[in-house]
Amino acid sequence: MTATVTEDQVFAAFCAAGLWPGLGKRAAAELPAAGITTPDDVTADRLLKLPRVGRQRAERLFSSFLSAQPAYEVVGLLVGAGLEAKLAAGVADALGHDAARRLRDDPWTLLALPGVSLGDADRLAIAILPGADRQDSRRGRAIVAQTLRTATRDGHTVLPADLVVAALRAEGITDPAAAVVAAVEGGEVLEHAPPFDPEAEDDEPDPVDGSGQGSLASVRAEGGPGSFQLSLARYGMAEEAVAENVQRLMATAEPIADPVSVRSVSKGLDQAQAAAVGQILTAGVSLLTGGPGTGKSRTVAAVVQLLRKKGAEVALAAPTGRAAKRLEELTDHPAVTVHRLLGAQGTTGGFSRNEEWPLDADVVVVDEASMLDVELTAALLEACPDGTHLLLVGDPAQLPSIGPGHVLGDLIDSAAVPVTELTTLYRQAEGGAIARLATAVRGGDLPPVDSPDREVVVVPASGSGEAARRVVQLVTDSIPRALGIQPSSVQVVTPVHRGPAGTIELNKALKAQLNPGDGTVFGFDVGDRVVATANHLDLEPIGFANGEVGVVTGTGDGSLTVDFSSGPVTVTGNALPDLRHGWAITVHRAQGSEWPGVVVVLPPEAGGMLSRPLVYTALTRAQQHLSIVHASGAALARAVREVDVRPRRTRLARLLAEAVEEG
DNA sequence: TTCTCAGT
Repeated sequence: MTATVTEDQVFAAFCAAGLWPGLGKRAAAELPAAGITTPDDVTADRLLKLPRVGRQRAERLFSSFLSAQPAYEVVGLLVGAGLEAKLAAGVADALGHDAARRLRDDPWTLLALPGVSLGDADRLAIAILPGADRQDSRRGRAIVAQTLRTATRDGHTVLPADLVVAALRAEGITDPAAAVVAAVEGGEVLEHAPPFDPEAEDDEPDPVDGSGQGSLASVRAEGGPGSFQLSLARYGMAEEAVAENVQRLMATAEPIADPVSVRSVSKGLDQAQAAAVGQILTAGVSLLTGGPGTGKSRTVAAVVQLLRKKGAEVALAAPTGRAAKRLEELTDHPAVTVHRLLGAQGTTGGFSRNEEWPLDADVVVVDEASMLDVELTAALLEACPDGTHLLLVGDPAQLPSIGPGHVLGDLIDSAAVPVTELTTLYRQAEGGAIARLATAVRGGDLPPVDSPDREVVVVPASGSGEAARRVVQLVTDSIPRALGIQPSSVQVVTPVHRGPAGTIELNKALKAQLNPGDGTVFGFDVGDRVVATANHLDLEPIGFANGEVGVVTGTGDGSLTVDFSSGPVTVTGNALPDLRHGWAITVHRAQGSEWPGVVVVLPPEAGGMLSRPLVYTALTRAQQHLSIVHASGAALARAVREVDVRPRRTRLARLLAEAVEEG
């Protein structure tokens, strides 16, 4: 390892890493020629010597250099430790102005950044703190937080303390209990007492007296079933906020409409749907669940209609732009993303609507609520003033939220709020093979497919290469020929992007057959199917939402015309990079959309991520025909059979149930 | 291994 690093090296690394705002790569390379190789050389006069730099730009570059000082200091530390200067941008973002000081105080805070390994943090520590020790309590504390952060990626909001202890031991920490206590005292991590178990021999729970001694003892004892749980403070607090605020809304709600007016809008609804309407208008928080085609949206439309008639203020929202757009179309009432509703502030993560400036709706309806993570739900609930009625609509059998938490499932499990489950299928023929298979999978069964009319076809494949060839064959030949469903009405859905049966390769193969061309305009040709990968709801005349699938119908000067199902959109400028080829899309992105024909690919490399919700979500995208290209072997049946192959560890259901008992 | 959302 290099013991000393010169100022020139730090400066060069800083410039090359793109940390100087406004300084391009080209200009960065020209700095030495202008006599600028250290920070002291940076003056407006010298910057003026750069090609294509005038007085005004020179002054601006000078002041932006000064404002980048925090990042510069961090680069010095990183480069000195042999780490990549590029990390500095993230460090400055995460740790703020005094990032360098904070790293000097505790080099292991580096571990909080994405893509940083414990080895990287250790290297920084050795460079900064001569004689740094693996047993340093700051190191242990960072590993505790890191362990919890990693679990977060699988959706967990808490971990049993003994799992964290095991992770600490695996990193060579000799006193894991001390590390846990240090993490808790640092405020980044919370400890939660084990659930009270009336059958336990010892009715006295461990004393938690703020000294940390109770938990320390339990950690030393290494858990067992009654072990303490640990959470990152942000998620632990978010779950508590959800539980408290659900209880608050339940306690403060007053009925909005009388039974007579409920009946007046319930004409086209079945009994369960009408009951749901009544419940929404009575309870502070209520849930409406059910699979695709059971009439959730119809019910919401009826509620909106009734509330509008009564002059009540209704706010409609959904976790994704596309779901919001669809909700708006179905109800004929404005709908926005939950983030928009709450006035999200950007990367800082704050919301302008909160307790101080709450929403002013009488009723808030959130569709696709299975996609709500704990933090967003907490923010939503906190922004609902006393007396607001909140309705969450969703299907707990579909994919869970990307962010941590299991909000919809926990709300259902807790029995803390009324739930109406719609079960009668209206969209598909009830006896149809797709509906039968979907219902079976929802219940954890994978029966052999019996579909002589070929509504469902299973195509076995021995590997992902063969699977990919089968997909192309199905879309371009078999499905149109045997079933009369044109390729334009067929959507390919796969769990992954990468690999021979991922979206990238499948799209290449499908384009070659369906719309060959060089992609001369921004990588696309007229006739290409595209999918949006971000929201651009402000484009003319209507904009598009992430996940929408459309077809390129024309190209202009710096623009593409794309026909989405909601209408043609002229796509220009910064919206162009947010389009990709869309013949094949991921299951995640397909959530919330349906097509006449769907080809689901299950390649072997997706075996680890297969789960009942993923399979269920994939196959319920099909309206008339479903082909399943099956190359994942026994993993499929296992994924469907087990309640959840990868259950999320959360605390919300218990918190809600406790809140109800106490209230 | 999936990748929602937001502003400048």
